[in-house]
Formats: sequence, structure tokens, C-alpha cells
Amino acid sequence: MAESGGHPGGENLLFLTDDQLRKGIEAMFFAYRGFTADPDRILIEKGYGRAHHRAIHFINRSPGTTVNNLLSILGVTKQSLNRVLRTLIEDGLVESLVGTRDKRERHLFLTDAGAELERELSDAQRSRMRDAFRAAGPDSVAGFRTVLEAMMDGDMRRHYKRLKEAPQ
Amino acid sequence: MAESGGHPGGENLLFLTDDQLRKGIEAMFFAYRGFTADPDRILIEKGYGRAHHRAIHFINRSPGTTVNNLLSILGVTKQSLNRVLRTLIEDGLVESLVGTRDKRERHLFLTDAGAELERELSDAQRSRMRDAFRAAGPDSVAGFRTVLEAMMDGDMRRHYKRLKEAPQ
DNA sequence: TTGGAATGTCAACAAGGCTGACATAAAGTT
DNA sequence: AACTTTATGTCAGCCTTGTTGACATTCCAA
Repeated sequence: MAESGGHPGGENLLFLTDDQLRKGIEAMFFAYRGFTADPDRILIEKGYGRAHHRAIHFINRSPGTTVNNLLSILGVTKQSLNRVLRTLIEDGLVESLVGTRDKRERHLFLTDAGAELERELSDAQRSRMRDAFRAAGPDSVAGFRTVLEAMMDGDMRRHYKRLKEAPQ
Repeated sequence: MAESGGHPGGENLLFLTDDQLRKGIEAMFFAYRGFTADPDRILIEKGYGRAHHRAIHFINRSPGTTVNNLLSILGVTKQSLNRVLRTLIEDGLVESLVGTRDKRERHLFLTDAGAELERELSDAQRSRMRDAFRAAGPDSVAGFRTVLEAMMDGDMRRHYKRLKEAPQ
């Protein structure tokens, strides 16, 4: 025991200096910029923003999802989401269908045009993610996801895990 | 060779399915929310926003930095940064000193009050990062940072590496 | 001395958060 | 049947934080 960076205090306790944590924080900050950079460029030239991307992404992931469910995933107010959804519906990228069982609910779907934009956006985002994953290697990728999952708030972790298992 | 998840096509080529990439993308999205959640709460009750946090963070990391350097790190316009800096200076959290060598430059420093807020914010953010790092383990942490670094844009990676080596 | 760099400032605008209030329809409950 | 709750939409207004454009000042450097 105590062979890996041995430190007084027991084998299970991980000593993390403020310096190590700071590097993680700054890495997160700079990386998130890269993460959003490519879709952002595409969105701007189409007159949309990151909020539209988020809505499109999760409607694509869960076709037929309700507004309430989307609100819970995105963590914004219905007024904020509504503004975004309205433009997407007006522009023919999203379709909103009244529920059959519960007619209060609206079920959201991407139209063909919406699916096409989604593909364009996620292609760009996946491309960067792929390059990063390849450069880092599979072990790093596993660690990457493990840390990110541990960083999530409880509600978000629930959403993440549900989507993780969802059929693609 | 070809023993770890063997796949036709050569040992160096990493096969990444869209599904694996998608999980990475969603992990990044949900985790970033957790990453900013704790400082955000503190900031709101003090009447500040995330932009103030970013400025405070990097002024703390590089005391005496110039406005131009900060602009390059933050990647916003000078007008946008100026608005944030002005309130921080008015509120006595940041001090702006005219350069001695080059009097056009302003060198930015945190005041005692600014350093105190910085500590409060980074304590909260470090706390979450520490919990996540501990839960994930040291190998995962290494992978986490490797992937994030590979995800950065070139300019941001330069900034990141410079800060990484900087004396704390 | 002139050009350009660094900075500040003013104005205007947009995206996308927020709150509060109100309307409607449908579902659920008593 | 009456009432309450839920799901959604909408209007109005506010805030932060990003943007562009224009213009002034200061001052280094060629």
C-alpha cells in the first residue's frame, strides 16, 4: 500500500492540490469553448443560436418528447424555451403535435429540414470530439466521461444516464 | 495485437461510433452545467454574472495582466469586457493601474475584496471538482485533462498551457 | 512628425436568460 | 357538476452579456 504517490492519511484518500484542481477548472473552461465553436459558426450563419442547437439536439434524441420534458433537460424557463421553439416551428424545422392520450401535451419532432440541420451540427461537433478522442486514446476517453459524470448535478446525471441507455 | 476490442483496419486506428461520440457530447453539456452551478449561485446573490467570474479568475491567475491579454484569453470584445471591468473597478474589486513602461496599458489587479470574492468562488468550484476527481480516481482525472486539452482550439490551448505552467 | 497600437467610451442592437401575470384546454379529484 | 391542478402558450418587461460601428485619447516607434 501507499505505493502510488504515497501520502500520509490512508490509501483511499486522494490528495488533490488546489493547483491540480485549478488546472481541471481551466481545462474545462477552455475546452468548452472548443466544444461549442464549430456548431456556433454554423448556427450564426443560419441566424440561430446555441439555444436552438440544444433544443434541436434533444428533440432529435427523443422524438415526440413533450415541452415539459425538454424544459427539465434544458433547465430553462418555458418562456425562454418557447421563444426558441416558436422560431424553429415557424421556420419548419420542428413540428409540434397535440398529444392523443393527453391533449394538453405537445409532442415535438424534427422535420426533414430540422433533421438535416441537426446532422450538420452534430457532424461538426462529433468531428471535433472524434479528433480529441483519437488524440487522447481510449483510456483517457473512459476517464473523461467518468469525471464528467461525477461533475453533474443529480438531476442532470439522471437525464444523462437515461439518454445514455436510449436507443440511438 | 488487436486484443483490445479488436476491429478490422489496423491497431492505430480508433473506431469511435457516433453513439460513443454522442455520449461524450452529452456528458460535456450536462457536466458544464454542474461545473458552473455553484459559482453562479454565489454570483447571483452578489449581483454579478459569469462574465465577472471569468474576469476575476484570470486577473487572479495573472496579476498585473493587461486588458488586451485578458481579451485574448476570454475571447470577447473589448466593449463587452470593459463593461464588466468597469463595474468591478467601481465596486472596488479590481484595481486598474496605468502602465509605467507603456502608459497606454492598464494593469489589472484584484483588491483585497476582489481576492476574497475570488476565493469564495473558486472554493465552491474546486469543491465540486475535488469531489468529482475523488469519485473518479486519479487515472480518470488524467484522461479527463488529456481529452479536454485535445478538444481546445489552438489559441486556447496556448493560453491553457501557459497558465498550466505558471506559478500559483 | 506621422502612423498605428492600446485603451476608453458612447450608442444601438440581439440573443437568451429571467419574473410575473394571464389565458386556455384538458385532466384529475372531490 | 364543480373545483383544482397540469401543460402549454403568450404578453410585457427586465437583465446580462455578447455584438458592431464610430470616435477620442494617449503614446510608442519608425
